[in-house]
Amino acid sequence: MGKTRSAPTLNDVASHAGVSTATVSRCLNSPNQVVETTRVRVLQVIEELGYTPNFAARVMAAKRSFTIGAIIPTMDNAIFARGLQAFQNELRQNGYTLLVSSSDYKPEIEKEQIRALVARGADGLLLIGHERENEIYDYLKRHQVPALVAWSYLPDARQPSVGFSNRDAMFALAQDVINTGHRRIAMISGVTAGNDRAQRRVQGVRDALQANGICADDMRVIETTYEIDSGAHAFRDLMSRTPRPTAIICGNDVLAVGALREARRMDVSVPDEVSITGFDDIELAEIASPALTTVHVPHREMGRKAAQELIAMVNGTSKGVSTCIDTHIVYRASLATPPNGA
Amino acid sequence: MGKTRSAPTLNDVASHAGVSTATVSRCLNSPNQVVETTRVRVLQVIEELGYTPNFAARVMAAKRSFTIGAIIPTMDNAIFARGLQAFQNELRQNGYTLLVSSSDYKPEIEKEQIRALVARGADGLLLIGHERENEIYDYLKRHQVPALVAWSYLPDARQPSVGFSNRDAMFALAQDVINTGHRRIAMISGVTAGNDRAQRRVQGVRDALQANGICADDMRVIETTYEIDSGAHAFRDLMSRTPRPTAIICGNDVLAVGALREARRMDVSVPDEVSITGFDDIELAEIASPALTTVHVPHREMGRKAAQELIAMVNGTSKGVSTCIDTHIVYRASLATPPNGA
DNA sequence: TTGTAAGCGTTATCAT
DNA sequence: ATGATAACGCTTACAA
Repeated sequence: MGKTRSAPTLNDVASHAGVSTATVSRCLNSPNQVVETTRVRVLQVIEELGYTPNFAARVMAAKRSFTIGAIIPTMDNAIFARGLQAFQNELRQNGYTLLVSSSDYKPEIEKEQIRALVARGADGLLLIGHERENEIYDYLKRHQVPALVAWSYLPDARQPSVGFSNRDAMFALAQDVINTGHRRIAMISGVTAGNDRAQRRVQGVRDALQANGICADDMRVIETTYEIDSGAHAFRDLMSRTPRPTAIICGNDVLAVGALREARRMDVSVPDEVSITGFDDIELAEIASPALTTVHVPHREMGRKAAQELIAMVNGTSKGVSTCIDTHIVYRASLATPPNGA
Repeated sequence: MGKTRSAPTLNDVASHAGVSTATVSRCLNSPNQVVETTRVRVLQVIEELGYTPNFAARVMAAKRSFTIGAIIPTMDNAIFARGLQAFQNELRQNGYTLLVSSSDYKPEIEKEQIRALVARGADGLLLIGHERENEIYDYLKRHQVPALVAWSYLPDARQPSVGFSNRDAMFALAQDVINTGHRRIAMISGVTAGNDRAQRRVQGVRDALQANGICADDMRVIETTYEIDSGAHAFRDLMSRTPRPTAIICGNDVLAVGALREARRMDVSVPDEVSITGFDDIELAEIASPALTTVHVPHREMGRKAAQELIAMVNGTSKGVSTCIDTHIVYRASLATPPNGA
């Protein structure tokens, strides 16, 4: 008995309201083109039937989805969370929906996700960092999907970006570390392969050493994944050498917190025996003890501006303008003068 | 000159390969139904043209998208990150793509996101917690989109769930706090309105007090948003009363870490003057100092099992079976016996 | 094994 | 202001 009622379509609404499908469509998309009386009636039927448009059909017909996709390396820590939240808020206010997926820092997965999002009709994409196969950019171009890069600012890259100069930010931090008196500086970096942000952060440190007459080639750099455990492991490794570094600059706060944890376990005092710095200034940085000296990245501002620019690109209002966001250093307890005699 | 080359379609592939669109489609979806020689040729053309199927069209025709949607309350902290990552990994291995969106703990936004995901053809949905308008469940039923609830286990709820008993987990923790000697216990809870997990955690504490002959009505409970700052603020509030509580049970690790931070600022020693506990056991819990005694939730296991169950539901293999995941308590430095004379 | 053709639920172009 | 109707790109009976 009672036949299974399945999702109503535009057609159902049209017949119930005694109008054509075109009229119903107009009620939804350009309400002012339809006279009040019929509009009210149609809207009522829509309500009664609990109708919601089928996006697949809509996308196919309109070639527009009001959906933006973002592919981030990981959701596993807070690095991208805050910026993305701001990005989403701004999109929402402009009638766009954000769909996120994460690549686990793996280029092949990222490629797959990009295709998935484009195939699902994303009007535009937010990508993290510049470095990826040209094939991907060709694909996006062919499909005419604008893409904006964030978390990195490179003025003359192929894609427009809203971000900051990873190299300059790290240079400034390293300069401060040097000014504090450190000479034996080591670094725990994220994996640099395929990650221009990580590469440039290392470069920033190198350049600062060079600029201060310290031989950058001597600097020990350990590359590892952006995880607390990895940071911890790298710290132990670094501290088992002689002479020990007096300061360890970490590629981000997660690594730095891992280093801090290991220091506690090894009973190495921070910052008395060794200074540690981070990058990003996520909540972890303030919570850690000692709290981390780190580079503050205005994530929310970056997210908001990225959304605005990407929307403009999708609208055709902008061809893609790059914006550089300022970062600054936050001084906390983890950085201090090196131990005497170091 | 040179005409603008836009994305190739099935049709383009078909004509270049000298076959019908049906054959091309079969090459992609059921390769064994087409003879090797033609398959190779078709695949080659696909490669040459850089063809990728249009999902909107595919979804419309096949009524299947191999996409799963998840709506989580927030990406702003790591609470949902780990479980979601495991969820996504499992989905990927089974050929599904995960699309995530976040509701910022707002029911209206969540409703909107659910509709967005369903409209985009999601085959199934992962939802956090049970409590939401019935209208939403009706909507999902009407659209025949299976939904699984996670982060909460309620055997006789309308929706199947893969999660844990928030009430029992918190009961056990509260019992431990009491066993440690505490009697003046206060609580910092997340907002309970519309959040069954928060509600049940409070209930767990109440029940434990009752079970030990302590009047639960006297317990001070502050409800606030799940943010570090909120936890800090609530802590200050709680500690400004006389007599002060000797233990503060927090609704999750984020709140507890906020409390810890404020304790440091107020120069209140934890756990000497007051004990603090968390819930979730995210990385923050171990990093905090003192490290948090908290309820460990096996997020990865939950994510993995949720993915398996949801896939089964989408396949029609399962009508939705609920699973209860075991939690356990992790003892760290933030919980100790109450101060003498308390 | 392969081709033909009828949808799938919209939007958009023309008419009216 | 409204109605027909042709796309949109793909899947899938059904035929051959």
